[in-house]
Amino acid sequence: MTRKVQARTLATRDRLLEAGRGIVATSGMAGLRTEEVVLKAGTAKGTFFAHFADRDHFLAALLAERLTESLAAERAPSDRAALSGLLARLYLAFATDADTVALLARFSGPAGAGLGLDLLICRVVELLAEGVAKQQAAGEMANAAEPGVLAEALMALVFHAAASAQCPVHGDPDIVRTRAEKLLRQMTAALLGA
Amino acid sequence: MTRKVQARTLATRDRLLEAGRGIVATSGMAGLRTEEVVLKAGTAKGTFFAHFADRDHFLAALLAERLTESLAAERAPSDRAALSGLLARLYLAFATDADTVALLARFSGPAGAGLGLDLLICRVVELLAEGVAKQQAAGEMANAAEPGVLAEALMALVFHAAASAQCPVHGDPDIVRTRAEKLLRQMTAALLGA
DNA sequence: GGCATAAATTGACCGTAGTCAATAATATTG
DNA sequence: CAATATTATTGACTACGGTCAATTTATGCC
Repeated sequence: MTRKVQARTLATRDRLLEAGRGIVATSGMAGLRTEEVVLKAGTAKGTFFAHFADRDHFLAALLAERLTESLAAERAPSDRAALSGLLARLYLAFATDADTVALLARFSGPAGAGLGLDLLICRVVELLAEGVAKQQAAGEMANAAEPGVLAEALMALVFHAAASAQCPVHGDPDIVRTRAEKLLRQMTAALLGA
Repeated sequence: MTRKVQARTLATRDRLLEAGRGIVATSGMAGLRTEEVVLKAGTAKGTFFAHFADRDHFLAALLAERLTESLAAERAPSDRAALSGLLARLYLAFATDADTVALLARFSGPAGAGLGLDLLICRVVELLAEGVAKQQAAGEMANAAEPGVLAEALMALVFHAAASAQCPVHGDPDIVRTRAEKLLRQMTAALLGA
């Protein structure tokens, strides 16, 4: 017999996430300790792992919250400029740091089911596909491929650009970023036609 | 004063890598314990971390060895079929498991300097660029973008396909793989022209 | 309400990655 | 060949993620 989810369960989960939010805000994702989370949330360590498979799943859930909120206002782009703008904002949201990139790489697909990242990425790909379809219909973009395929390819290029902007050691980070952004623009132009 | 590298240093490093190779062969990357590595190599734990920043850097070095060997025979593809073949082989090499994908995501860029993965990827991108340039010159491919940009975009699509083939939990893995391969073919076709 | 069952929570405990002050081995210099 | 400076190695130690049998709390049913 499966029973209904207890209200206390959701409350506990929320307390954990709330504690996590605060810690990430001050110490960053890398600085988050599960001990600190459960201390702040007022639960035992075991409770944490009863709610989240491991530390990374917890971080992924937090990241999903943040990204979902920051991209909530996005709509399907109806012209080329809007599409470029959306891609640029996605890149900025994904390239915040190496942890974000790693979590996206691991949990943005089916592996992240139940954490929210997968749903977010699905939604974004749909937006992109819708935008591409509109512009193909208006004759403003080549019909070389199906909108869904182009959208997924665009997503892949954004991921790649975000990943290649993470250079933890050497050199001026601004230069690395600028290169990654330029690369993204050129790659998407190659994919969508000049 | 920087002195020359001691022969003993290289020997120790080799012993560690050799031990790692054996362990990965039997237990896989996820099953590798640093304790076991240093036991097999006959060194202390501290030595391991004097040679490799952390466990993941060590695994990345091992992966770089494997991939470099398995892709050593690749040459710049001179026609479309050869290019498709190369992409398919890259996909197969990268999509072996989730650990491989994660390591590539993290260390294939500048972050992996000194481990070999970055050099490998550079070489592969150069091969792709060379192939694209040849075919553009022969009029067999659109001149929409520079070869280097197209090559990097192809690399990104291969990474994405490899990542999306990693579905650790649900469903028939063959179906997931087949979808990823189909996606890769469609995306590259969209990028390079039908 | 009272009993049985399922779900949530607890916290002592464990395994392993990673640290570091001390020591040994090698290189350089005069 | 000392004497000295660098680099490599050591292994006991720490920090932290993750486990699990025991316990508490809620739910469903009569």
